[in-house]
Amino acid sequence: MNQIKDKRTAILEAALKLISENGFHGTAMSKVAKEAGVSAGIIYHYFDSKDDLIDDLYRTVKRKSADTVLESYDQSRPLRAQIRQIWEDIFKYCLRHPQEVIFMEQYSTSPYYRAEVEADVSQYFTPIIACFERARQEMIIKDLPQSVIATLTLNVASSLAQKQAAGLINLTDELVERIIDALWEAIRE
Amino acid sequence: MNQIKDKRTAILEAALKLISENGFHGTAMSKVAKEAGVSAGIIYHYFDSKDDLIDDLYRTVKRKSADTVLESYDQSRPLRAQIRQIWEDIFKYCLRHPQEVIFMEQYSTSPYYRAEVEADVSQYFTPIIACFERARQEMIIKDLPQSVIATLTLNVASSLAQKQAAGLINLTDELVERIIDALWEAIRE
Amino acid sequence: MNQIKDKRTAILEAALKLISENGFHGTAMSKVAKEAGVSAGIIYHYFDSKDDLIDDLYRTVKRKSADTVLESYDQSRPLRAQIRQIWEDIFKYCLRHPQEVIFMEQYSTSPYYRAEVEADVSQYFTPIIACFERARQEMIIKDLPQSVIATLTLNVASSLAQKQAAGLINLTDELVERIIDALWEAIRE
Amino acid sequence: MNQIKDKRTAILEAALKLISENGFHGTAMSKVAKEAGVSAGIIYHYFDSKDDLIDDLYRTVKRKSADTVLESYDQSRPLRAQIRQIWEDIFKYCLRHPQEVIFMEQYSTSPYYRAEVEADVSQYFTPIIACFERARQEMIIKDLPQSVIATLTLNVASSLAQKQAAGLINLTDELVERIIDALWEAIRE
DNA sequence: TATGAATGAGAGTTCATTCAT
DNA sequence: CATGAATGAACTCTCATTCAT
Repeated sequence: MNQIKDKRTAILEAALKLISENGFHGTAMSKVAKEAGVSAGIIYHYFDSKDDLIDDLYRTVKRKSADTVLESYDQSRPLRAQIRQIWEDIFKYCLRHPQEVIFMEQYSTSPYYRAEVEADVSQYFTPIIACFERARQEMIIKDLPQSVIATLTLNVASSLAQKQAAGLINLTDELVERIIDALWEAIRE
Repeated sequence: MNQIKDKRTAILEAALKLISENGFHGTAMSKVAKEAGVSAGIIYHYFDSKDDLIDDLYRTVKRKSADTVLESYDQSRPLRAQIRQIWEDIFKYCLRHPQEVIFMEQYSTSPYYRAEVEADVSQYFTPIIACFERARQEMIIKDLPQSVIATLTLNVASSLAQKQAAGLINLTDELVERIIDALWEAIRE
Repeated sequence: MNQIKDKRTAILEAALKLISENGFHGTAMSKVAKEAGVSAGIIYHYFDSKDDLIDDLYRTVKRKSADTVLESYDQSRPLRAQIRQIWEDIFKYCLRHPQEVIFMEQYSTSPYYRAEVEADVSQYFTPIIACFERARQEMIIKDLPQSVIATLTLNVASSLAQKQAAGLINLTDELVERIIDALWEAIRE
Repeated sequence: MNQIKDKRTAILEAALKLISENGFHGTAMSKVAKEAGVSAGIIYHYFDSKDDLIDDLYRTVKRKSADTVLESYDQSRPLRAQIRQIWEDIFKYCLRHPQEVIFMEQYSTSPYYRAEVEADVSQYFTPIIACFERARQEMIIKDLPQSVIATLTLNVASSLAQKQAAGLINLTDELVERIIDALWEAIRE
């Protein structure tokens, strides 16, 4: 039972590594199998197709990223502190998981990305969305659509993390703090 | 001579349309040829390879987007007005050119994207970069790296335009103004 | 012991059903296992290979069909009556066992079919062959090779049963009688 | 233009040869290509898929067989002579084209065979069907369904030709004549 | 006996690219 | 310049068969 999970996980991890390096097209199933140390055929025991594997990987990565970010989420603190904490954790996650960031960006700008998948995945982030929603209702932050807030949160962080991975920027802790300050100014009422 | 340009342009336009709809992998050269109304072979008269075509398309789209944005750029106005104008024009361009936005996002998150290409392409945006640089020096805006400014400018606009294209948000002129206000609060000193 | 026979039989029955519906190529061993309610591996305990299973199925079906036809065979009746009886029973069998007919037709027109198999299988029909042989010697029927008689007997019946299964003809008892009359006219001296 | 036809024809002929020898499953597209002296990919320029190739081959073989049989068909002769002539030509065709016979038998007992295909193909034999129909109306032959007549005509001939190809019988001209005599006795009024 | 995860060879098919015309 | 038939390597996926449990 544990071994099953391990093999499935090994396949997902191999796919993540190779896709983040070589893209969807550049990642042949046979290479995923080789990287995962399994036979080519067994992948189809766990996944229906390459597309299914990629969709599953996206959901898995998204869930794990949400779990990681939410780990230190403390609803008892003041809202502003909550928001800062979320941002810090998102930045931390993105900077520590460049492969995941690259993969998620590739996925969400590709034809794989569909409303159906997004609907499922956004549920993982419900507490975060709720936090910003409360802040909006309490008029701590501006009355902007969730999508805008999300863009200023996830997209900005992952875009910057991507640039960091590409060596175009050096995101020190201090710089991240200043970026978070700037984002706060953007959304504060 | 004009016909040459036309045929070359037709190929690029066909590639843009198909890639924005079906991705790189889902866009076969034969389909590009068919969409462009030319033979499959002739593409290789104008481009060395599929990769070369895609690289060329990226540079072309980037240049045209820069040209469009810079069209109404007026260096004689106050810096803050210049920045607002740039943002408005970028949003306008992104919202009016969803295919281009989708393609650029796909490209810049794919293995096609290389530092070398980015270096070339960033030159098209020299006046914009210079504008923000002046604002920084005059301490009108915060002392943040260009990459951060660029993220809050191009990435935010194209991410939002993508969401608009996907029907996830309705970016009215008024909302765009409020987003620009927020962005200004983010970077102002 | 009984269970063994049951499992082996279940496999053969599953194979018969699936092959008659989907052909040899369309019938994966894993599907046979599923249909039979056994594991994929156990099939190889009873049969050496897929080919061996199919060969065995052919022999089994052939033997059972011969047994069924010969059940009511009465050597004490006049030869002409014996022949009519045989034909009636063959038609009856074919019309009642469309899966078997379809499978046998597929098998005997495929590369599986070899002289070696046919030699074994034809033994099941020895009494029938002997009956026609006696009729030939007694000059009740024409002096035609056994193969021709067999064609006018088995092939005609199974071809017509196949057409019945495909809905191309409606073989009522009365029509079968008239066909048997016609066949009798064909071979009578 | 001629070359196109030649290459397409070469593929069909290679498929016919290999399928008649090794069956559908035993005939890989790559082997068809090799046998035809073309590349593997070009087959898909002429045919949508392996199934499409096989369907096309069936229709082609059926049409050519009908054309060959109908070549010497003379509607001005007496009906009985017409029928004998048809039978003789069918036997002649089957005995001279064992590959075609084996292929057609395989096809018509396989899941490839569908009512839709049969409907198309039966049109090639319209004159023959009409001939038997006239004979039936003029009460020269028994009042049996077309399917029965067809079975006694095509199926008997191809079954016997298959046995000849397998070396199970030696169909001399004289024997064929006697079989035709027998068939005539079967259907004559 | 029995399971079913695992293997890996090989299938059908696609498509970037070439080249005779 | 232009065509599109042709190539063949590489891909995704299947499945007969094996074997640790």
